[in-house]
Amino acid sequence: MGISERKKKILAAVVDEYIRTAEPVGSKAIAASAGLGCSSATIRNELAELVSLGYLEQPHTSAGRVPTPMGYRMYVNELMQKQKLSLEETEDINRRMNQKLRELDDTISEVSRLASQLTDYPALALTTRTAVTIRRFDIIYVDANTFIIVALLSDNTVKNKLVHLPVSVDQKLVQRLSSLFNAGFTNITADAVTPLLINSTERAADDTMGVTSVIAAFTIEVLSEAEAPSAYVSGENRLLNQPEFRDPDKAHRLMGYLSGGGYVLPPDGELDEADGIRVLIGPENVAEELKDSSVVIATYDAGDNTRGMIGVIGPTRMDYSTVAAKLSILAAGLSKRLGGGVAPPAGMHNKLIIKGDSGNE
Amino acid sequence: MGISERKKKILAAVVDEYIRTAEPVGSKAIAASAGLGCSSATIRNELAELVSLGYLEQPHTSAGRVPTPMGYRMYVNELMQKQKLSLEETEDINRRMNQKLRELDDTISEVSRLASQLTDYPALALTTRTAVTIRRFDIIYVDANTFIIVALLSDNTVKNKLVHLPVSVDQKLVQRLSSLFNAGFTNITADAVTPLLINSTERAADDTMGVTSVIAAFTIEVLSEAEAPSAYVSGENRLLNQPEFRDPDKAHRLMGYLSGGGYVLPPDGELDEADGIRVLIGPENVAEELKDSSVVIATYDAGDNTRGMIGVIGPTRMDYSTVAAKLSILAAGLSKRLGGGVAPPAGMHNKLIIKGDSGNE
DNA sequence: TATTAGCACTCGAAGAGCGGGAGTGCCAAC
DNA sequence: GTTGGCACTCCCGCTCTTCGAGTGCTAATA
Repeated sequence: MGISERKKKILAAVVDEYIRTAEPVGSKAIAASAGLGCSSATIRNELAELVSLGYLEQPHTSAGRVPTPMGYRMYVNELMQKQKLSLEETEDINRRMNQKLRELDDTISEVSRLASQLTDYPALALTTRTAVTIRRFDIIYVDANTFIIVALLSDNTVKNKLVHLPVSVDQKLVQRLSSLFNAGFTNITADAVTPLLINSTERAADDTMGVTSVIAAFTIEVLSEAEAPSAYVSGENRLLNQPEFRDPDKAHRLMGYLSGGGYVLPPDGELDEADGIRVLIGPENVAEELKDSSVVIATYDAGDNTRGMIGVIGPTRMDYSTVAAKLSILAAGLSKRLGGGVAPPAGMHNKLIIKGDSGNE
Repeated sequence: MGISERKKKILAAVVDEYIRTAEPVGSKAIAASAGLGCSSATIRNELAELVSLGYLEQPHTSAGRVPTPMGYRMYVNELMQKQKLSLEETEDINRRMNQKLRELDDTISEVSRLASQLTDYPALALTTRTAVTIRRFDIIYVDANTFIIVALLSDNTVKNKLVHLPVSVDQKLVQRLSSLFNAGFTNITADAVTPLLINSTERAADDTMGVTSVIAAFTIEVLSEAEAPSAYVSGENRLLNQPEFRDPDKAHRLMGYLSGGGYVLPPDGELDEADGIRVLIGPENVAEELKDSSVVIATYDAGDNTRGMIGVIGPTRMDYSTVAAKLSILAAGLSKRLGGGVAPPAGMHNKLIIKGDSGNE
């Protein structure tokens, strides 16, 4: 367990240096950099012990040392000095986030893009929502063949659909259906929309042209879509910045995995840090494709059954502290914006003004 | 101009072979493959002439020949045998496209993804819309602090926005505003929404709480967003499949360009083919980053001021005929679905049922 | 005159061989 | 426990060589 203070310092120095240079680090380099007053020979002894303890490894005899996943783990858990971003940096991130959020409606995908830009690694963002329901239906009669369905969901997103029918529809029918749907289809989840319910509604509305089923289909679509987790990946190409991905095959495999979608998420275990950051190092990842990469994940709370993650993927030799610090700010920003009471949705297609939201707290 | 029939055959054989293998092709290989009954020596003579004519080049003395951009151009214009996809393939593409379009609302980005899947090259899709207007406003009063704006645009997309105010709003005011906006803000473009217009509307509605400006802001946002061209890139990582992008730097540069967005579009010149396919070979591209890649573009017509492109990017040695054939089907499918009268939008967030649309013509 | 076979030549790719040097492990001295 | 010293190891990068595919040319052939 307890390894000597000096070993820790040396380990930290190795990891820091390796993160910086991506090359095995030798005893002399450490003697020079870390401020512990001892000579390379001493450090060599310590390094040898760190190797036998499993924190470091040598690519081959007479090369420098490289951290093992266990070494990174130790580094992340205990040694890493928490990066305290400067005020300017923090402000810059917040400003850029605000700007993104103002300009665009697709919050989550934009924030994932921002994360990728800030860290220079590929980033991904996920949301999971549960138990979304429709709070209210409105049906706008446009002309005899056309109407618009508008649904306000429980998470304060609005969905709509323009329906164009080959037959004429009576405005009265539309009104009847509107009432019926507001009575029968609100506050229920997708699986509660049964054929039975649809049929009885159709009869009650005296609908002979199948308008009911169109609206019901929309309802199901909206509900199941809203509950489906959504994922965005951005900046896959930044992978190629990293020397460990100079091998095109390796890069290709990982990029394929990333753009493929089906992420194997880690079990929702305990967090590494109080601030909600998780670090998954190399083999700690569940997905085979990530076994020699690392993932840093920040979770945010978008209120109301919605929880999301925003994460960054890189080589095991990644700059954990900076990345963690930046993600932390992003996640906090998202929580603040999305979690506070009226929650605009992740990846939804509409906007929400919360007047007076700007700035305070 | 006119080069002998045999030269053409040989040139075609070189291009075909090079497309297949990505390696300089030698005289012997051609003698074996192409069915012209002459020996490698003869072919060598012809090859030498093709080189001096500028259709081929040699990476170095005593290597096989590789097509020049001019060679590809000749190939695309005259020699390439139009790939006639089998019925199954065509049906497969159509089926997959239908499936995508049924499942998802974001037509264009999905089709771009599909194009990338089908061709195994990165794909991009763009739309340009002009002169979109709002045809009709509806404002749904939800509660004293909340209402939903719904706008039906001239291209039959529907946009909405949930507005949440810190102050109570009178339902009457909302109704007045609804009428005023329908009278004053429909059928105009973004730049016609002047402060003057907004102010006079505000006065006419007797609005003291700034609701008018919220709706006006939404109007401007919707209109300018609808007119802005949108672009989607998918499958950047497929670039790495191509041997010419085994050099990570090269791959990185192009991928950076692709995910960067700002595409330098080719002048809207004449098309190579009657079926609306354009091929831009290597240096024919305007963008510096594309100078040694090729782009195949199909245009589709989404009716009503909307025109789009769907394209594929690959090495100059790309499989022009297959790609062109596949894009052609996709573009035709898009035109059919989007162009026919009531046009569901590109990249918009709502859906359109056109009953009875299935299949015919 | 066009085609073909033959042959010497060219040039890159792949492999072998060879320092150089960074880094180690160990030992003896402090 | 620390340090300097030193022999040793092994990768990296270099050159050198070989190998072979493919050429260009020439002379013979239809």
